[in-house]
Amino acid sequence: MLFSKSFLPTLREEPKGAECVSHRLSLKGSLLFMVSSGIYAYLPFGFRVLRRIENIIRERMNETGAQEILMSALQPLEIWKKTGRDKDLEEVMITFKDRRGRQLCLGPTHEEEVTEIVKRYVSSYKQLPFTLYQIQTKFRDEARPRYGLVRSCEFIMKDAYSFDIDERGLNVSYEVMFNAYKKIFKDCGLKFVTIEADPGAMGGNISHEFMVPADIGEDALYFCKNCNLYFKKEGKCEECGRELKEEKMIEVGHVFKLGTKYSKAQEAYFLDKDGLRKPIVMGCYGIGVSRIISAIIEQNHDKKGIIWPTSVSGFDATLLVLERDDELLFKEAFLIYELLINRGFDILFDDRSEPAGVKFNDAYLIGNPYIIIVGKKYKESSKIELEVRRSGEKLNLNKDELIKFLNDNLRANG
RNA sequence: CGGGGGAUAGCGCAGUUGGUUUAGCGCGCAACGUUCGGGACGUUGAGGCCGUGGGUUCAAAUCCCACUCCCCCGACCA
Repeated sequence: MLFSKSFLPTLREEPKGAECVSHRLSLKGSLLFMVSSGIYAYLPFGFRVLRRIENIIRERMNETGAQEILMSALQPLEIWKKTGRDKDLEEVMITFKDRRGRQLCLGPTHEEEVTEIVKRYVSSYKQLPFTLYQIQTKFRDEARPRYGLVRSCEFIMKDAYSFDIDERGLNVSYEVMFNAYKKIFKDCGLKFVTIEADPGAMGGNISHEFMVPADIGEDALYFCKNCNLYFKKEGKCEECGRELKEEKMIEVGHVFKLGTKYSKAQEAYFLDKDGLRKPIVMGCYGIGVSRIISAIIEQNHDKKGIIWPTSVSGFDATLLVLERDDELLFKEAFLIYELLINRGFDILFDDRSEPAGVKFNDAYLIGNPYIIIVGKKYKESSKIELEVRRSGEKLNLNKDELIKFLNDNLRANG
């Protein structure tokens, strides 16, 4: 993509009211536009990153055999009354009446709706087990939105729901999801820890959280250096009795063994082998997709800007052409751009007529993993410079070497 | 939902004891010239209902009242 033709309006000055690194960089790097407090629009660059994260999730979900669906964001309040969660979630649920007086809400989550769907079609153990998932916008009237995408009123979530005949089946489904989650967060380039947690208003008796260590985290875990273990509560290490150190965490995923809370309340029953009527045993599995963007930036940045992991970056590389009146050099750079595009690389070509400093600073800010420089050195020796954003390492390569380098480094750890 | 701060050009800000204000500055934007591998420089120019509504006054960005929105600290957070 050509920078000059892109809607990539990076800011030169620090955005006002951005309280943490990820929020500041996502506004400055033009990933996001703040529509209102806690409400954001994704601009092209941010949307590219979002799509890549979504696709990582899709791929890993599909691998498990889970099937993608898309439920409605608008939900009748009626189904929430069946489980009593219209009261439990009253504070955060955005509700209103339509012209006929029908009570609706903007879905803050989808356990009730998915249960309504499944109970209509499932009547036999032969139809179980299966898992459904979706990637969708959720709405919550947050008391205090903050930190950009970390806590917003409208956000994108991946939610999956498993349906089994018994606890044993649920344990298997849960395990499968748990492992897929570990792969997903690893693929996204996140350092994370998992911990058993309180299911809270979700119900059920077992849940695990996936936590990303970050200074701005709204949750905290307590770490024992000696045993290399995390605990949910302050106090002494349960293994060795030593003092624990608090570490702030962002919750990016939460999986729950729901059991039969929803299936009983909403009457989602099936007949088992012996003809007995039993409630479907459910699990649910959430990932804060948009929140992952913030978490990645919190863990991957320096003074100059974002440093995207290769798996989620908006582009594979930013290509800079310097020496801006040299038309011949520009043509050479364009040929290199086309060469890379034809080899399947996603390149942002900074073809703007801007001073070198502007181009370098923008390239560092938006943080694509490689910066490819065509300038004076190319004229002198036909060598293309490649700078690794993360390490600052610089290489001088000819075209073939450049392609080999990108192949080796971008294709290997996808 | 409590406590505190704020809203002036696209962005970041100054100005506020009422009157030299025709409301400025920096960045960005447009034009020209000089620069040209590290957010360059000069000249010229465009761009404002001073958050909204009501008051007070000869006179309001400036004082008073109400409202809206934003930010911070706390409570809350499947």
